[in-house]
Amino acid sequence: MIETHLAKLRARDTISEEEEQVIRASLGEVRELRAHVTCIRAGERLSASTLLLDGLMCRYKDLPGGERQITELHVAGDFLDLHSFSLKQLDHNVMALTPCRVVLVPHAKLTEITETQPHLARVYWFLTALDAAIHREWELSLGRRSAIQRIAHLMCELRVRLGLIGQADDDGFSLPLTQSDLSDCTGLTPVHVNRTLRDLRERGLMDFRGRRVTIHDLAGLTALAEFDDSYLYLRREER
Amino acid sequence: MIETHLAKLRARDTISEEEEQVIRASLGEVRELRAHVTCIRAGERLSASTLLLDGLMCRYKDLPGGERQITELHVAGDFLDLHSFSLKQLDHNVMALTPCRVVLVPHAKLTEITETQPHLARVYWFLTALDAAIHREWELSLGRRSAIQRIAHLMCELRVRLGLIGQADDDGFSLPLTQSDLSDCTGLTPVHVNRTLRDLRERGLMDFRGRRVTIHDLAGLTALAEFDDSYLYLRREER
DNA sequence: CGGACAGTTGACCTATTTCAAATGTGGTGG
DNA sequence: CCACCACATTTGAAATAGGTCAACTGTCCG
Repeated sequence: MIETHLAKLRARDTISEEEEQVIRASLGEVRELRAHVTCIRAGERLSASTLLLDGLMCRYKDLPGGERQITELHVAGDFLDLHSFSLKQLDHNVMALTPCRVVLVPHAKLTEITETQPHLARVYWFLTALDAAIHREWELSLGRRSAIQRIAHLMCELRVRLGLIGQADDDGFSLPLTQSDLSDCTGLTPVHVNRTLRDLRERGLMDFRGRRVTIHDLAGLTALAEFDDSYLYLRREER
Repeated sequence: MIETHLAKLRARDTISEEEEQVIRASLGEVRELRAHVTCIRAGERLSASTLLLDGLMCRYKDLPGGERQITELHVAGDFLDLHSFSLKQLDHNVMALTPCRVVLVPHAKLTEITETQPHLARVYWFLTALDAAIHREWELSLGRRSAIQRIAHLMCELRVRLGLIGQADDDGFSLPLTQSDLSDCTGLTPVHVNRTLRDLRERGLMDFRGRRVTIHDLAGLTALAEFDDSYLYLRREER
């Protein structure tokens, strides 16, 4: 059930058998979510964090005028709101983009981990720091990259993150997002996303059609995006 | 020396006398930095985190073409890179914007805190989650707010954060930034920042001159920015 | 077969950028 | 104390990336 989660942790640090058992013991209720359901709302008091088992989800913030910004995408094995353990309530919403399966991890269990499993606590602290690193890279994209670079960069990021859990290879990956979702990730309009995707296709770099990203020229895409995966902290360290 | 830091923690949780002593005992070398010095570079291996005692600093990322995005501003009492404890190296640079004084906190001391002071560890974990919340709000600004809203929003944020440490009131605050720094925060060009500041002045909302922000109409500025401070988590909680 | 979306395209618009030049301003050395 | 230099700020004119509006075309369910 949590193999993708463990794979993600073990890509970054050593997780002992005992720690794996502690993680498994911390899992609570499993829930199924339908696509487009907002399952956590900003300001709600929370007593459990949510781990994504399957599907694609996102964090987003809306402005009073209705403009939406997705602040991060989540793939299987990601915690959607590990930070709700620290924050107790969120400053953003969390939504399923596709049908999803999640499992709850009660904050009480996480408190216990901080009391008795300091190394595992540091690994989970690391996960929240990794989230922040992704946010920073998105700030850079939103603030300083052109439309085509933003989209190319996002695709490069997703290829790596999905690759970690065996859901992407050099040819591409399944991405059940609409162009409008993509516009909310990149701070663009849906119309401009459409034109930019055509541009990427015409340049022979990649194709996003039928909920699938097909990469035709990974090197070219990476170069256009100026993508450097170091912000994803893929090296193993003692945390 | 670390009064601003303690004030910031105590605005969000209860810190016992003992914990305060643990924090004080974790402090290492104090350093003075001149303005415009980059003191931490992306990719460097780090063995201590840095706490800002005095001055204004920032985290920033550069693109190969030279475009810069500042991803967060830091005021006295902020950790500049508490996350380097988890990450071991950073994905961004850290620079002094004014002359600054900082103190190092060795990662070994932080490890010790996670082993022996679980509550304090949770408080520090919270600080990194708060950083991420600020990053998310900046993503929203960069992706979806207009130039004038971005600047107004940033000023509202700074007023609250500086207010927490007694360096701002309703009339304004000292802000020793250039318009060019401001453009790197907001993803705009310096020229447009200049015009937008004039616009804010002409609307009677605020004035940024001579390294000082003077707020003429806080309610109007807040409304224009659609500023809501909940992402700064100012309420006290048991973490 | 129809209805609700998702994607596509064209024409036009505008917020912001770009480029260039002029005008402060604060610090330094003579 | 002044001259000068390096920056920071300000302004104008022209250019453009991306937005807006509106219509048309899939496409997938029910």
